[in-house]
Amino acid sequence: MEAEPAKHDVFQAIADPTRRSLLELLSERELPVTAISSHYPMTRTAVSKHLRILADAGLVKERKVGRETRYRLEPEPLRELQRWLVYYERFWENKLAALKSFVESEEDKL
Amino acid sequence: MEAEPAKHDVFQAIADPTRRSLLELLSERELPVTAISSHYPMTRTAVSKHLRILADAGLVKERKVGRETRYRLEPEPLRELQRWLVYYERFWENKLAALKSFVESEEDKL
DNA sequence: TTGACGTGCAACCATTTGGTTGCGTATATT
DNA sequence: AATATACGCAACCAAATGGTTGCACGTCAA
Repeated sequence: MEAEPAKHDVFQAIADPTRRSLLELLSERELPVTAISSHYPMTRTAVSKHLRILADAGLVKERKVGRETRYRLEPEPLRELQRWLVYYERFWENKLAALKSFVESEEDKL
Repeated sequence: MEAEPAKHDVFQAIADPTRRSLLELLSERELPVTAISSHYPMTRTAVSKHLRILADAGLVKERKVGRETRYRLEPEPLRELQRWLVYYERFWENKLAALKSFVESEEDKL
């Protein structure tokens, strides 16, 4: 139960360059919407929509503090992307890549 | 010189579930368009368009054989995705992840 | 050489996407 | 209490996306 609706998936969320940039920005520090949008050549509303899409995909979390809404990175869903990629690593495989796959399978056990 | 136009980037190319499925299918064997499209509930033309987008992103290569056009996976551009992901691995970092990053940096030297 | 097969292309269509403006409302500040 | 700040929401818009049908054209088979 408690299944995430996940209206937007990770693949679609990171397809847009602005949203990838937002993830990078928010990985450094938690920020409120206006501060975030000051970095972009578009309106606050547009940035806010991108943030909502990222939130739908679980890639950012919002927190209300007084009149501001602060966003921070939530990297966990990117693991799905990583798992997806592992399948294709075999196609440029070599000994180091094999070690990497081993590391990943070990990570899953933690 | 000879810079790839790259009208579609990898992030956008893999955003669509049908295209991710196509990559998986073509990773097993090279296939002509009609054979490919028989796996999908859409027209050959629609599949063909998806293949073109994948080709623009460099993720598949086409080869004309008689009257058919055969497609095969070209995994190399996925490395860009992998490099992008490495940055975020620090956020679920542990010793094994650190080893993995090391492995990746060694891979780049090959 | 006649026809069937495999494909690409152009035209078209509905929906989604990425953006805008304007307004309402809750929270701070003076 | 009045004003300024931070934000969300609804309405709207142009362009991109994902799909369709119909047709033209090169290639293979009878």
